[in-house]
Amino acid sequence: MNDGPAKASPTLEDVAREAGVSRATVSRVINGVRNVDPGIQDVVRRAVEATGYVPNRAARSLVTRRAGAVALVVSGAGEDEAAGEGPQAPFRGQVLADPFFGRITTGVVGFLRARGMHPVLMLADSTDARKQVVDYLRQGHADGALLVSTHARDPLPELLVGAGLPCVLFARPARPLPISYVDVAHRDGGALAADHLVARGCQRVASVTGPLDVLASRERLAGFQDAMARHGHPYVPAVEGNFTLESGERAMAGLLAEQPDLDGLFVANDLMAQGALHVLREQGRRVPEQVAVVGFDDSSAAVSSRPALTTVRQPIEEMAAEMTRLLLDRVDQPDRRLTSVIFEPTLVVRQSA
Amino acid sequence: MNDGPAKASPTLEDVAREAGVSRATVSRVINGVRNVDPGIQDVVRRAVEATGYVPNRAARSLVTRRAGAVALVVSGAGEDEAAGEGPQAPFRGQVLADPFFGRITTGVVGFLRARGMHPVLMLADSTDARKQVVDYLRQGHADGALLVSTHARDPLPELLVGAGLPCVLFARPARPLPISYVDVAHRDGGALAADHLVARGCQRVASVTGPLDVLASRERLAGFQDAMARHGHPYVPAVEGNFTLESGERAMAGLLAEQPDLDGLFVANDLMAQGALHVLREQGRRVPEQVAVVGFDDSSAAVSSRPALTTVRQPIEEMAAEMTRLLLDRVDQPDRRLTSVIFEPTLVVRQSA
DNA sequence: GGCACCTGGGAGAGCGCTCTCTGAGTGTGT
DNA sequence: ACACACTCAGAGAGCGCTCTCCCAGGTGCC
Repeated sequence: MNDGPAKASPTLEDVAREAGVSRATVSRVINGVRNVDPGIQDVVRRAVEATGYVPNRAARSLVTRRAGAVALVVSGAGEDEAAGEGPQAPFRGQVLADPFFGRITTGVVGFLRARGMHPVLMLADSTDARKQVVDYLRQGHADGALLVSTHARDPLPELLVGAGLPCVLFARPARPLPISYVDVAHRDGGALAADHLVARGCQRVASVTGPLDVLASRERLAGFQDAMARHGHPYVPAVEGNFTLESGERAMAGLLAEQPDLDGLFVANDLMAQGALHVLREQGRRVPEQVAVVGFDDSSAAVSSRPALTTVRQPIEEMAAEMTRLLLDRVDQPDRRLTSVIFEPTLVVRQSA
Repeated sequence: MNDGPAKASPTLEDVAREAGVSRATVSRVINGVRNVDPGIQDVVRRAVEATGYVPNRAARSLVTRRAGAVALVVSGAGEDEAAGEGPQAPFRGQVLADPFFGRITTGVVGFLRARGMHPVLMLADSTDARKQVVDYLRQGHADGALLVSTHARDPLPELLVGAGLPCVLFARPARPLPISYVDVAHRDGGALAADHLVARGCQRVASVTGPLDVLASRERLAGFQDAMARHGHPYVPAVEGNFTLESGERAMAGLLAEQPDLDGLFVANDLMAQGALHVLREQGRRVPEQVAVVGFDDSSAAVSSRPALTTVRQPIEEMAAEMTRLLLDRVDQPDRRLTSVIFEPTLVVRQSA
């Protein structure tokens, strides 16, 4: 009745008055700490309901020194780091439009929402932006960072570690760093492709690689070559691409000129594989009958290509979820030993091989 | 020297002591309010530098009642709203991986970062999740919501309006609602496609539409048909798709069976257009020589298709930036009249038409 | 029966910031 | 010369919450 105007949202105090208990007790019920008499719990819960109370995050954060949020930082190529585009960022400024990134987001959001948390999205593509990220975290708007770097020598991980901010990487850092990360066994992925091509009976295989200054590219190739060697093919021709469609087309053309009797191909990502498919079709090669093609990523390009791509799939959503778990663990227990998790890729068989 | 251990991050108090002024003065300098003696400003700024001070967001939010953050809510298809997938969400649970969404994010982040803000990413794909979104905002973690709905009868806009939370939509709501939005002139986009096909000399054109329960699909078609009528083609055959690659293939096959002498085609999105291209190639039609194809969206599919797609481009990044501007305006001045902004699409000419 | 111990609730001190109010100092008008 | 406005810094009261103390009452043990 006369419980005030209550135009502004109700506070703990209001609920306490309504329930006839102290502020502390309401707080205890809401946060489920210590024993509170079940009867009183009920009364409090009813009062919460009646007042339409929602806890004020700022007030809570102020005293707990926890934001209850994490940052999802995409450390992409930007102004001052032009050359050497990363694996998943073929176009400048398009980082976020990359479905690869979308899958990460899906995994992160999926994990966090179960805990009532949500990621703050940040872009760190310049020295300024990186400083902004560090400051933002220091201001306490987020308790830690999930970091997705699109190029190898990203300085952000070091900055974060230096500032003592909890942080987990997607993909192993180029330089060893005291930092957790999740990654996929790229070598095993390459091996998967090799095994599949050999099992299909391919005899003269080749590979289109990603940029070889990227660790993942080297690993995929190494895994592929090692497995081919085990199958009795010690030498596998390889041409370097840069993960773009055009580079895939170029690489394929080069490979065909050099080795016209090619019958199997492993391409380090789907977009380049799609380019390879275009060139093969132009030159009248039937896929998979004459040339079998295996991609990497299982991106939307794999599904929309004709023939649809057989490809190596990374469990990105699970990796992203695990990355998030690692971060929250770290936030809760800053002193625990750093752990990283490596995931196994799988082969998705479609039409191209 | 003996300025304390300063292990924990420094507070305003620390800076004030260092500068030999009061807390209030430091606050004034940092927030740039009222006149402060330039000399003192300098001293304070130096003290900030010296202490490595960063303002605590929670404390600030507590008193200003502003989070300094906005939510970017993707209200996608989920458990309880299975049927009738939205325009940009061909696959369940993949909403975030859609490049369309990525472009929105890019625009939003681009606009916000200039103001030192960053979006909190939320997914609202179930009744529970929607409640979570509303609660989250009510808790004050974000000052308002940018809402991207992937289907027409999304109840979230009404929930937010009902709760009195500032909110701007991407795309006009299906039902009229007291809410701001940005959108593209879909009709004009359809007209752009028609004009281009006619200018190329196409005589027998057809269209593959999006799901006709989606407003945007109807508008694109209407714009296309109206323009064709103006060019003396009062009747244009149209087949309905659902924005997926497969539906584009199906629609194209149907259209060709019905009208084998087709020489021009407008497809309501690029993914379906890519499907149409596949079918045309299979049936030996040369694009653009025998059949000219115009898509919609200017997505990555448009670039990676062969031939690359001529397509209608929505200025999504700018739209997203404007949406953000509208929201921040609204947060600052809740009583101002609602405004919405409609953008003009443009035609991107590539090989397919 | 006295003491220690445990359980469950209240009081109150802050967390770090903003912002209003107050008051000292400096001009300006008559 | 005095009153008055004006400028700019300081004091201090919270914002809404958590969490540590403290205390009352009940229980178990010797």
